[in-house]
Amino acid sequence: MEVDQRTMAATIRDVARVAGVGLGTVSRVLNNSPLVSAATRQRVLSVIEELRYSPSQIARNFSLGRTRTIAAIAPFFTRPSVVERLRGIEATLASEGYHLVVFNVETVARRDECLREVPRNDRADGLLIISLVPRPEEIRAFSEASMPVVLIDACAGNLSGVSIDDVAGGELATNYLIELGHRRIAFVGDPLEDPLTFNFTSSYDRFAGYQRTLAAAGLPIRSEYHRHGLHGRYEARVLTHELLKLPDPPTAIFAASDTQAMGVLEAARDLEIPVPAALSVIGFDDIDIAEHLGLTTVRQPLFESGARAVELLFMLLSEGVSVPPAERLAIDLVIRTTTAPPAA
Amino acid sequence: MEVDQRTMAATIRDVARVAGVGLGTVSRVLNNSPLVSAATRQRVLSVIEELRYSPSQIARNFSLGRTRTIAAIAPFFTRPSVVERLRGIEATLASEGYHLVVFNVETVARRDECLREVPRNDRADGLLIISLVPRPEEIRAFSEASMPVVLIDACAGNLSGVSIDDVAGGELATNYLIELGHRRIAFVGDPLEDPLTFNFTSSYDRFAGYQRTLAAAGLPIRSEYHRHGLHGRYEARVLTHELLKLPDPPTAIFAASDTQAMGVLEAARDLEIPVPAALSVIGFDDIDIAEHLGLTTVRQPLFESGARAVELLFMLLSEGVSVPPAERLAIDLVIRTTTAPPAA
DNA sequence: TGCTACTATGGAACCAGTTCCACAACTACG
DNA sequence: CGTAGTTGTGGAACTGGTTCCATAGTAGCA
Repeated sequence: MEVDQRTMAATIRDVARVAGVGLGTVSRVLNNSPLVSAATRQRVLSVIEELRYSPSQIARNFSLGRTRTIAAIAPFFTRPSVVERLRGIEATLASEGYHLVVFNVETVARRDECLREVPRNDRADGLLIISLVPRPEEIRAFSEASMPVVLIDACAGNLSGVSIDDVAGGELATNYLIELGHRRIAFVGDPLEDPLTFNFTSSYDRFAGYQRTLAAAGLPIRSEYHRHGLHGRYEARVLTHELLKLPDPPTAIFAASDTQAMGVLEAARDLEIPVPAALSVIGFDDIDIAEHLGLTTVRQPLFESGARAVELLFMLLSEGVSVPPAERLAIDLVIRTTTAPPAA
Repeated sequence: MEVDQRTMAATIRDVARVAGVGLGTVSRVLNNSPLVSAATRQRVLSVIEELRYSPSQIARNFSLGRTRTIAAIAPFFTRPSVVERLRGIEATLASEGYHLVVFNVETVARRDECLREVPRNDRADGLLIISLVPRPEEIRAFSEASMPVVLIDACAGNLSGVSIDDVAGGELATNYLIELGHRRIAFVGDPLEDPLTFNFTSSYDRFAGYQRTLAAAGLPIRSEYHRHGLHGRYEARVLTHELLKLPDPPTAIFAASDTQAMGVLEAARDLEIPVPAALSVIGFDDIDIAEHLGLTTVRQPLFESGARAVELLFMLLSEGVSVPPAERLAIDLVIRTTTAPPAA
């Protein structure tokens, strides 16, 4: 039986036969085992070259029960903040020779499908979940499938995770506006309800920090200043129109994300309200274009969150290492040109 | 030998034994073969339920020699245009139950590594390459590894691909500026040299369209109006500073991408040159924020390019279908507020 | 009744690696 | 010189699916 080089790829058995050695020896050469003599190794390597042999990764995965692949579930992976996190993930995985499989989630049905199916498939060694809070039964399924999971921008149960203190972020932003002298401060963020759907929590927490800070400063909590809508420039723009047309409009607006802050800026432009002279705007995330826009914002380390999550996941994968707890990354205020003291 | 349900996942053999049927029958049930009686199917399904059996995808991949996974190689996948293409890819793959493995390329070394290694791994059934032009020897390696490949935003050899006519895009933009009455039109784009590194070509082609249009209109080609630098806001900003400080500065600038157009806008802002009153700016791509910025630009279908490329790849995968040729998608001009007739 | 055709089923062989046990050859040492 | 230890090697068994061939059972029909 000959090897038909044109139609069939060579296997490890072909290499063994041609080189006149055993299967195990070829495997040892491939895996850099020291238990091969220099002469044998050389012979095997030259046959590998000759046959243009390349080991089947898929057979290897099967045999080892590992895939050297990590799955990432991300909602709306076009959002700049998510992209930057993914970039951190990819960079860190690539440096370890791991592959990244991405699942983009844009509907609740797909959220549920991904969280159900991905851990069950044994096509990834570990799972990263961005900005989604798994439900208790989903967390149970992770451990039943013994799938290591690290959350990014979320906390749930005692899962490992990388996040920031969103409440503190809300406080930081609101405090800065108060320090500038603002008293009428509004908030534009994601919907408060439906913790049962996407389960975003960061906007909710930033809102909590905002309210807490107002209360601590003795400022009134005015519900007409609180606007919640789907995450997006357009929605934030509409909500801001409502705010700016109030009888007693706010002098400053805290948007729960830079994307929403852009909508706020658009509304101000629509109504010819100068920023920051007549309206201060502060965002959250410090995405790339925030700088172009001169947007004052709360910076959070996006790339680093992805990179660190991968490190935590690797710790989970290398058994023996104690389970890393949820971590919090630092945030800070980036002051640019959309904030100023209120007009006298 | 019993099944230890706590430590070992059930296999198809466990299911067969407990249900008192043969291996093949379980496999047929799993694959919805009609060759199973209703009673048997029911019994097998209830045992699957009972044992919480879930087929090993990795063993399945191995057995079938297919992975239902597509690899995508993308340079700088944080660029909004690339993200949008990836979104089109992911959406189309997900609708067919395929997975997406992403390789982000930010250096020439990694470009070469990815184009060499990814097709050789049999961990993906097909390969999508975004905005990179494979070299002849790389194309040869694809066919030797019999890895189906579809290019996006690139052309090479007789590989299938989805792209636009960048020369025509450059003409479209430049013509519009000329129609507005501009005579001094500058260009800011990517470096012209190093076709041997990343092999980006779109900026080059848009530049060619720009030059051709100027010539056709009888306008002088002034090399001091041509600036090339690394793709990025900051670099474009620096180049634009140079342009605007020329003794005879341009009244309009064509940027090879929206990202670079943002740098142009920043430079105008730095120098307090009003846009579009004293300077018209036109970009390329129509990325999401172009609308926020009011940027006039040449729109290309980014999401659709990814979606269509996946369709072509599926055609390549289903043998028997004739090889789809390279396709061109339509482009059009989106007029917003950064362009106007030149000041009298 | 016997023959054919079709359905339902069981299970060996196969995919291409890794692992591990057995064993040969050689060295070290009392 | 025998024994123990070390090094290098071969190959069976194993991973968990799919595929396909053999065969039993049964219905259809002359």
